[in-house]
Order: sequence, then structure tokens, then C-alpha cells
Amino acid sequence: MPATIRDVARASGVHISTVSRTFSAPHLVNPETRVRVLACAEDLGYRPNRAARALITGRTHNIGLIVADIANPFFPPLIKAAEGQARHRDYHVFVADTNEDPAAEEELVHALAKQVDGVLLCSPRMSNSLIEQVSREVPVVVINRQVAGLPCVMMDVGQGARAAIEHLLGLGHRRIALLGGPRGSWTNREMRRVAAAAVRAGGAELTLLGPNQPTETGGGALAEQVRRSGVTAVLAYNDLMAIGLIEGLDSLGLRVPQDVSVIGVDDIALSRLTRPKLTTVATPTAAAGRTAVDMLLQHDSDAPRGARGRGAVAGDRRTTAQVMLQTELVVRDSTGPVPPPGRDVAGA
Amino acid sequence: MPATIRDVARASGVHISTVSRTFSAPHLVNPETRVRVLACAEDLGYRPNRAARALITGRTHNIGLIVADIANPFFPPLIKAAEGQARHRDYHVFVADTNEDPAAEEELVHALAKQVDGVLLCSPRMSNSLIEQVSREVPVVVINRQVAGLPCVMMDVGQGARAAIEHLLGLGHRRIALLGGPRGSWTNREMRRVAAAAVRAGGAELTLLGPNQPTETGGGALAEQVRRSGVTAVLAYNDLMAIGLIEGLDSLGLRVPQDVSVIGVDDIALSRLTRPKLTTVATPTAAAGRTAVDMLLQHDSDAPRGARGRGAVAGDRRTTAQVMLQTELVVRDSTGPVPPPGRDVAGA
DNA sequence: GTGAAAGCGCTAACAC
DNA sequence: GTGTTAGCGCTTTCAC
Repeated sequence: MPATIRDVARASGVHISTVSRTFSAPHLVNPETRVRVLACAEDLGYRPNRAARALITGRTHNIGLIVADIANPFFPPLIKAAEGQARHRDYHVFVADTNEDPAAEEELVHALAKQVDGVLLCSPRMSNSLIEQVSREVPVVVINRQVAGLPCVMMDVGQGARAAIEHLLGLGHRRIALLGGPRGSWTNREMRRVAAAAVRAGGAELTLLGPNQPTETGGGALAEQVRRSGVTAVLAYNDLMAIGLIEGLDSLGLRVPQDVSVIGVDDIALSRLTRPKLTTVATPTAAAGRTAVDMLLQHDSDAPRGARGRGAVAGDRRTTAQVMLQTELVVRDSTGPVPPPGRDVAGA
Repeated sequence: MPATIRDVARASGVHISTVSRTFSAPHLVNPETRVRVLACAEDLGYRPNRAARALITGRTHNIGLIVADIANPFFPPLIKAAEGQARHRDYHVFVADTNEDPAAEEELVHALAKQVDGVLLCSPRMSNSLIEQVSREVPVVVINRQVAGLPCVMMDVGQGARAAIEHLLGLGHRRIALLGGPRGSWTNREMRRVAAAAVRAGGAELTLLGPNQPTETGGGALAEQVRRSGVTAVLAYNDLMAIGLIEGLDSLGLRVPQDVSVIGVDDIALSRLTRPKLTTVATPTAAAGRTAVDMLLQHDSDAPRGARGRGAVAGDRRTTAQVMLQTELVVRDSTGPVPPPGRDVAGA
């Protein structure tokens, strides 16, 4: 049984409100009393119950961060950046993983809602309308998606996809495949939209393959389809899929970039370690994490939300800033000139 | 302002306790009333405040999981396994990352303590006595460490280290280095202890390098030291360090395994993707995650802890099981026969 | 500077 | 089947 404020009050011979003040407003209590109370608290192993405190103050000093797949190396830098930024402002971050499952996502928001002061929804797979709905229960900042009326931090994958396609066109490729990501991904839609336009503008042909699991396995599983499609270059939804695809092509006897060029998205650490090193669209994940925390905490810096503190900040129509962060094509070794025509890789 | 139980009661013309029952014991309320209440709740966007509920029931149905470094691919499989097991039992998992910082670790336990029913402390860097202390505030299961009197899930890295050393001895290596991990790591101590004994038993010589950051960077930074030390084989604290070391050796012109053999620990997914593929001690991370959740939830399945429910389960001296999971040496391509003597790699 | 009292949102006896 | 009451652990007016 952890000690409560009452135990400490009894032990130190003061009222519970004095104990409370000792912890939440020490300057309001007589130094001698404070010392005595602190000693008793220490003695009993007392720690203020943050949940009970939150119930009344309306602030937990915690932030929830919901990600689609914690095993995807794309997320850790974002998580770390968010944590760092949160720590500066005396907040802690709790991370939850949805396994790419929209239902789990919704559940987790509700599980977190009242234990945190706000939630960062990272690459959500749920519908926009559901996101809007949950945002009425708890302040939300959306990352990697655009939702009207909500604060959003996006990475310009559209522009990245265009740069990637133009890079490929410049290398002479005319038959290009786009490996789609998961259903419900905003990034996926953006990439498809812009890549299609860029390919058309270049007078080339785009093959859409998807939706797929955005993992190595998902990428590897597409090797055979890629071979059959006869394309000479591939833009993958993310680095993991690109790496899986390269492995898969390798076991089919197709070499990258000699036979097929491959581009990923994210620039995860791993993309520099594989052979060939991966050409990829670098996304500013750390900046996204920091920005999202700032946006969440901006309006809600000090004033409590809910309960007593009502009116001050809570119901305010927050300025729903939407930030678009730039991406950058990083050319490494997985892209090269289109193979000489007549060489029928598909028949290999 | 999210709606409260009172708003719903008012709107549906019943007492708050009826609303409460509608959500926590629906069978106790008249179907017609229930429908009406549910409709009003839906209407107002009401969701029971789980924090308030927890304050009284003593159960949050959440589990905290604290890891040393979420960017280390060792953890995701463990996290996923824990989540899966938790979901079966209708629990959610909140993950927190300590950045290998013992102080952050302690802070996070306290931040999580009252928002969860128990904490999984994964590869903790704090002292045993601190772990014991926090375990008085919240039920704790320790992973990757042995703490007397607390439930622990360990992986037998000692046995793994022995197998690794014996593998190297069998290949003729007589000068072996052990790349230590972070200070405060139990795994690190175990490996050192057993590796030293195994090397001695084989009549060989062990060089200790450490403590180090258990990351690629940490491993890469040791390449020069490894070269100078003149060893022909290295056992690294984990795969990340092993991979970083291989990269580092590569840029010094040393090839693996021709010049130096390298073994990692963990068998992360990446260890199959690098060239050469990594020989490593596979640790049963998923099993550890599942087991830890089971141990945490075992005693505390239904009865509340704290408050009203006292006596039933709460204060019971739980059977502090300690589980040791087996590890297994996976031989791949980063280990080979000792290079012929006379070939002075150190002077290369 | 400290105590008394009210109450955050909710559940859990206990009546009726 | 539903209302009443008490109270989880804490903070916050308001007196004194």
C-alpha cells in the first residue's frame, strides 16, 4: 500500500493541505514545517499520486505519442526528438504502437486520453472523421497527414516523390513502378498523386503496385511482380520496403542498380548500411517530432484544461497551424542509368 | 470541454450512478434506460474518464514498459510481444524511452506509476536498490536483470557468451576482445563474467574494451582500439555494436571475417541484412515480453490493488518467480578461422 | 503560515 | 432497477 497524503499529514502532525503545499507550492509553507513534512514523506516512501492530482489540476504533464509501427526505424528519431522537446518543457512522453491497425489506434487514443494533456497522432491509419472525433476528447496534433481544422505536421513527400521521379527520368527510365504503402496512409495518397503527375509530365509510364505492408517483408514479396511488370525503376513507399525489394530482386538474380533502380523514402539509418546504399527521399523526422510537441504545448502551456481552469484556454479555437516540412532526395547507389534496351530482364 | 457523467445524467434524466452502471455493468440496468443513456452519451461525445475511474477501482488496465533505447532494434519485438499478450488480457501498453539515462528511468517510473497497473522495467540502468524502492510504489517486473525479491525475466547471455567464446576457440582464436556495453547493464556484467571464465578455460587471452555506448556509433568508435589490441576475434555487447565495429574495421582496411571475426548478441533483424551476415547470440526477446506481461498480470488479474480492494491481493508477498530464458548461438558469416600467424594485421 | 471545506469524475455499497 | 451516500487522493479557495 503506497502511502497517501493523509498518512504523511498524520505522521508529521499537520493538515493534508499543508502536505499538499509542501509538494506543489513549497514557498508557501514554513521552512521548518516543510523539512518535517518532507522527512516524513521520505520515510513513508510517499509520492504524490499524479492521477489524482491531474483530476483536479487538469494537467498530467504527459504527452501521448501514437505510432503505426514501432518496429519501423522511421519512428525512433521522431520519438526521441519529441521526448527531448517534451523534457525541456517538463513533460514526459508515453508511446503506444498500433500495429498499423486503425481500430487499435482508436482504442489507444481513448486509453491515453485522460492520462495525458495531448496526443501526437503519428501516421494515423484511421479516417479523418474519426480523428476529428477523438480530437474532441483530447487535444491532438496530427503528424504525417492533413486533417482540416486540426494542427498538422506534414513532410512534403509529394515534392520528394517528384524529385525522385525526375531523377529517374533523368537517368533515362521510362517504365517506373510505385510500390504503395498501407491503405489509409496520407503519405501514400500524396506520393501516388504527385508521382503520377510527374511520370505523365515526363512522358513515361507508371505501374502502381499496392496497397502493401510497409515493411521489408512487404517489399520483398513484390520482387516477382516487379520483375514481371518489366519496369526498370521503382519508387517504394518507404526505405524498409525498398530494402526488402532489393533483397527479393537479388534472390531472383536481378541486380540493383544495374537491372533495376530502386528509391526509398525516409532515409532511415539502415539505408546507409545496406549494399548498395539506398537512394532515398530524406524526411525531417526529428524536426517533425519537435514541431509537433511545440504545437501541442503552445496553447496549453500553463493554464489548466478542463475542470476549474475552464474558459482560459480549453475551449479556445486554437490557431490550427499546419506545417509542411521539406524533404530532400539523397542520391546514393541504388539508382543508375536505365539498362540498355533489348536486354530483357523480365525473361531472365 | 469533454462531457462528464453528470452531463449525461442530466440529459437522460437519470442519476449519475445509473450512467456509471450503463458503462461498467450494463446488465444491471434496464435495457430501455440503457439505450436512452447510451444515446445521450453518444450525443454529448461522452467517454468515461479512465483516470477518475482508476482512482476508485485501483485498476487502469494499462501497463508501462520502460526501455533503455527505443532506437535499438532489440526492443521492438519485445514491445510487440508484450503488447500482444497485454491485449489478450484487455490491457494497453505505454512505452517510455530512457535514452540509457538512469535518472530519466527513475523519473519515468514515477510518471507512469499511477497511470498503470504495473511497470515492465526493461534492461534498467538504475541501481538495484533504486529498483527495489520504486517497486514499492508500483508492481514491477524486471527484464534483463536479476534483482533479488522481484519477479525477473532474464535471457541467459552468460551461456550465450560461453557458446560464442567456445566457437571462437574452436576456430583457433587465442586473442579475443570483449566489447563492453553500458555501465549499469546486468547483461554486460554477466557476459564479462562468463566470457572471462571461458577464455581462461581455453587457455586464451581476453581484452576488455569498455564501457561503451551500445550503438553502432559506439561499436564503430572502437575499430582503432581493436586493431591496435592485436586480437583476432571480438565478442560485442550487442549486434548494433558488432555491426558498427565491422563498418569501422572496414574503413581501416580490415576485413571480417578474414582478418577479424566478430560476434554480436541479440540477433536483430538487421544482423541478417548486413554483409557479412552476422554471427550472433540469439536472445528470445518476444518470449521475454510475453512472459513479463504474464508475470505482472498473474497475481493481479482481477482484484483491485490499493484503496477499497485492499487485502485481497495487494499486499501479498507475490511469488517472485525468476525466469531464465535460453539463448542460442547462430553462426553466420562474420566468424572464421584465425588468420595465419605472422600476418600482422595490427601493423597493416 | 495553516486548517477547514468543497469538489475533480467517477464507482460501490446500501437502501428502497 | 434506480437513487443516495460516501469517498478514491489530491488541490484550492477561503478563513483565521
